[in-house]
Amino acid sequence: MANLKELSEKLGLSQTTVSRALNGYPEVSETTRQRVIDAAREHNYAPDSSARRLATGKTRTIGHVVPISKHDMINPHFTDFIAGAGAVYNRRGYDMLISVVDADKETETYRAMKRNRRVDGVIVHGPVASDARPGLLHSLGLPFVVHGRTLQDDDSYSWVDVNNRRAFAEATRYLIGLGHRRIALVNGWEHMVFARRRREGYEEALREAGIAVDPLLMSSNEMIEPVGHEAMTAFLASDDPPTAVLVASALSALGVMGAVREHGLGPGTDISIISYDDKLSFLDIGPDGMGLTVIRSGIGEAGRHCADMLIDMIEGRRGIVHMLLEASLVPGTSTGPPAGVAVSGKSAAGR
Amino acid sequence: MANLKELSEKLGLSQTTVSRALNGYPEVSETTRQRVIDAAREHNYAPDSSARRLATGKTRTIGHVVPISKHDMINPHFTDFIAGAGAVYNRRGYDMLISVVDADKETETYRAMKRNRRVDGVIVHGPVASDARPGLLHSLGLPFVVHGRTLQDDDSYSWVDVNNRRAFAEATRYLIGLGHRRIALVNGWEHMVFARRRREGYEEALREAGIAVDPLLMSSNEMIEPVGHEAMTAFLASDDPPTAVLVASALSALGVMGAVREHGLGPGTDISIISYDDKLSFLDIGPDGMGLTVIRSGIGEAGRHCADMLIDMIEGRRGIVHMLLEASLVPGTSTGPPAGVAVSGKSAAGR
DNA sequence: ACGCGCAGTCAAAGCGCTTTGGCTTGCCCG
DNA sequence: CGGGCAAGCCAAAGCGCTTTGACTGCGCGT
Repeated sequence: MANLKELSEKLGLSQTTVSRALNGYPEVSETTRQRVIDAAREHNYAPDSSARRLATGKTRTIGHVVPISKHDMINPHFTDFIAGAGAVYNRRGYDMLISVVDADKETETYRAMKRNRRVDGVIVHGPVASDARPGLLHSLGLPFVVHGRTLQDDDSYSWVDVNNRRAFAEATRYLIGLGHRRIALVNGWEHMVFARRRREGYEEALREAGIAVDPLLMSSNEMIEPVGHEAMTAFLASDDPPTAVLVASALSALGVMGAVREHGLGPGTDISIISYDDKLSFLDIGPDGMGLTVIRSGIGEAGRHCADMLIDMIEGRRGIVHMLLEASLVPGTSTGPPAGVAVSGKSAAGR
Repeated sequence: MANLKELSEKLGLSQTTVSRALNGYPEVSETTRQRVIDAAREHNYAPDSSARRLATGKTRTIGHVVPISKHDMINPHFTDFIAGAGAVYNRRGYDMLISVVDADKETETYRAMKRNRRVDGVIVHGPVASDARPGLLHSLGLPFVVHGRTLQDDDSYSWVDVNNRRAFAEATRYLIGLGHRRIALVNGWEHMVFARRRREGYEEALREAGIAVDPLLMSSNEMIEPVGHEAMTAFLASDDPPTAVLVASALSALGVMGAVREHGLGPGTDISIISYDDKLSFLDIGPDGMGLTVIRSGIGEAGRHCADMLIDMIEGRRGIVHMLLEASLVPGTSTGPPAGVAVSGKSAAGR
């Protein structure tokens, strides 16, 4: 609980030497270094972070700007991401600064972070179709990594993303392989890039199979439970209801399941459901949980990659990097051939 | 994008005067102040946060230590809390530092935060029965506010808590008033203080009504979906199954609902369900959602109070304060008289 | 006319660290 | 024996801010 000066006086050394000893510089003899380290521990000394920052110009802090939507809501995937990124920050000696702001104050927040020199870099969450943030951050000279991608210019910055297009194409093919032709999509907001790519994948697979894309079988909305419920209820009430549905999030899937059950239908028998599942740690839908067939991708893993990439970039070890994670289809009991279709030996798609 | 020195030279003033003008000190004439403020804006000047911290000794940063459980999970209530607290930090000019650590490294993290002088104070989450953190923080001299309470000595520090005991007592009384006598409890882990208090409230109400507390009707576990499902399945399989169940979290309630439906039972008719609902913003169970009868309390609100109290404390405007929030019972369609009981005009409890 | 107080300003001393540029040793080798 | 060199250490100069203590005028009361 002292400062460098006192510690160095106590040791009969200069501040220079003590500082160097503690920071692992080679100009100090190993005997001295050990003596210093011991003394530091004994006196419970640790450098004042502000002083160190001022002297080095590095904050060793990563900023996360979290926009808050209407209803004070933060995207629940965020916790998982944070858990992953946080672990990396810890390991590599960085701090995590989180700024919760109204969506319209986001750019001003980045500007302020730069002006006050509060962070060494930032992680950008939830890119939208034409996102101004990469441009802004570039012009500010603030290193950043995007979780997800924008639609254009995604090679001008580093990102970590899931191959949403392929994931949804494969899920759709899987359903088609089971014999489904009326396949609905309960998507997230399509100004979010990932949602748009998911729809593209879905449509791609339909077209391949020569199935017309029916706008009446697609909904795009917030990915929360009540919204999933509402969308599915509407689909089921239509003239020509779907026999299968692809859902963009575990939360929406809860609502969808509810609606299906309320209609007296059985998931996997009367109607097939596949949900994208960001592996929300607290829900744990999946083989062990509600038996849903899911497309999985670890969001905590994405957080870890983002954090590592950003730090590497800040420390000058790495330039622009792209990382495309593949999601995997995990069959559960919520999928099967459409009702009324005989299960011939060879009709079902690969397990 | 300059520093104080350059700005003051450009203005033909001393650094002292410029600094004072910007920080609202009265020793500067209003004309000068305005001139300084304009120039600062024009040159996009803002003080370097590290330098300011070093000079003042205040970090204007609040720390949150978030323990990560097995399976890398962060309690999902945390997002809502953060949203509330974050709004306050913003408004009052504070930063939020989040440290995600293994549960067993928590105390070391607090020590480090103090040693490095990284934060002005911390928020303590999820107190357990005999929690070492208040004592530790006191001895470190680090201001803090606890979200929740420990069992003893809860008057030696500031806290914000929900009256869990009363909330569960009232919910239990409500069910008893409807005619139920076999009431189960799907609780959280009872080393968490709030869970313990909930059970106390539940037992209290049962005793009042002369109903024996049956250990077979109580489960204590993690508050996640699959666990709720499991607990409820077990209850329903027992010899003398409950006619009503009290659930400690919205997430568990999802699992409970699932189990109930799988048994072909109807919530509100065959079995009554009341869930504690921390108003998880992304689930929105409740009158508009799944129709559950819930006990509600805003967790974002608790976050706001914690943040305000802690900052007041740091700035020396306030000492130890306790705040007990009351939860409210919001009737939905998941509760009703037990099956087989005639609904006489006057039997049901207050709406 | 004199001194006093006050408004307004400034120079300089920190805050606690890192880092540059020397300054001693002691040792090796021709 | 002496020059060269590396190893080991140090003094001092920042980093960009806040804050103390002192210094000017100037108006005012007596």
